[in-house]
Amino acid sequence: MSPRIGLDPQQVLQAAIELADTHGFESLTLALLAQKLTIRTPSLYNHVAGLPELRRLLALEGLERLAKDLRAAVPPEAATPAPTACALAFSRSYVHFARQHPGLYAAFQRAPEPGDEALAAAAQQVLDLTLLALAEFHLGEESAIHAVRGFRSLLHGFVSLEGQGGFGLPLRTDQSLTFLIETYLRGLSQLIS
Amino acid sequence: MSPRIGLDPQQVLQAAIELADTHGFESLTLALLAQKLTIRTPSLYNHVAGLPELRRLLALEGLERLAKDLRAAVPPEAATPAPTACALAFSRSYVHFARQHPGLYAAFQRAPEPGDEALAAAAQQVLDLTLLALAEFHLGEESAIHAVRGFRSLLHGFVSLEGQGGFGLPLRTDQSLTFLIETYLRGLSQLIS
DNA sequence: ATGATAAAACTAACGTCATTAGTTTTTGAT
DNA sequence: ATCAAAAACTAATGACGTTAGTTTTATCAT
Repeated sequence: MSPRIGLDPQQVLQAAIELADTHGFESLTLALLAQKLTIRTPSLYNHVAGLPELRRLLALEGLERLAKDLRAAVPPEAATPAPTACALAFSRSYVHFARQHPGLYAAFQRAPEPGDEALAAAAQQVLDLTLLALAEFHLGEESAIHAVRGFRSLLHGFVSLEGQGGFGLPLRTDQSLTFLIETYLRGLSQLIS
Repeated sequence: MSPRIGLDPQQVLQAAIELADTHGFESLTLALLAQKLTIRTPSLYNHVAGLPELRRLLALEGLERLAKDLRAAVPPEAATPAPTACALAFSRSYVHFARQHPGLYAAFQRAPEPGDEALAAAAQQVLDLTLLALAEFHLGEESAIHAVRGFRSLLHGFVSLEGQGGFGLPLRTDQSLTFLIETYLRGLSQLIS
């Protein structure tokens, strides 16, 4: 029933993650992955359905791991001193993940195939956590949607620009991040909803 | 001195832009471009040094066109009623460009080769205009850097998420954009520098 | 122990792409 | 008319993803 258990899915995924994080997501190729696993490229098809599927698995894993990190950063019921504390912890965790796993982060920055429920659910998880991170602002339903969209935009934009070296010298980017978040949250606080 | 003037550089670039904008930047291939120009792929090398160079030309053209649009949106010396008016006009122009030219926009979202002065200059142009858009807030030198980084982050993030369908239903994304910009600018106004 | 089974490796082959080398065609200036 | 050079072409190579078909080998039932 189980002859020749050579590679388990975790090994394959882990190797792919390492390659994506070091060489960049777009440089992850089946040939490279096979080489790292010391097998021939076609043998990979015993473990993964192809390059698109491998990328999808990376996206899924990335979203799961990010969600896990964010959950740890945003305790479900903790009473935080200021409404901004939760959002700030969330932001730091988000950015930290993207810096630590640039390949994994890049993996889920693409439109999922329509009908991919697992991927959609994983993305929804992150979305829910983002909503939670802004809960203490007690926004209305409509405002909350806009606020979350904005919050995601600014976090992703920061991470994206920083990752491509778009800020020139990497000097004080952490201060820039704090400035950005605090400015946005200050604006949120002033909102007369 | 000038035998066989078949294709001029503008035609090649224009065709590449159309392909990138319709099929996506990453789907732009030399084979596809050659097909559109009804020549064979190797003949393209008479006009462009290769795929990386073609992409670089797209990035350059994209930055130039964006800068032109932004310049039109942000009149150099106009006295605007509120400090936010200028930044808002800038934002709308920026987002409009990205929506109209997704391929061209994607072209300059990558780290330029070190030492590419022309590309760096084009990027600097856009950066200067962004700085100008926030000038009316009269920020200090340090704050201005952070403010511009934040502004770019949020604009790019919004455009990026919207482009990949990251907002779910494309409902009221314009309202979300306005909300985002106004929230950030409100936060900027409250800054005690 | 042994042999059947099925997973997982392999080789061979194909199509697509970028790229290079070398050849032919065309056109404008002489 | 001719000549030079630009711009097209064909042919070929190497990387990649993918499929088909074959061989190996670990495990399970006997």
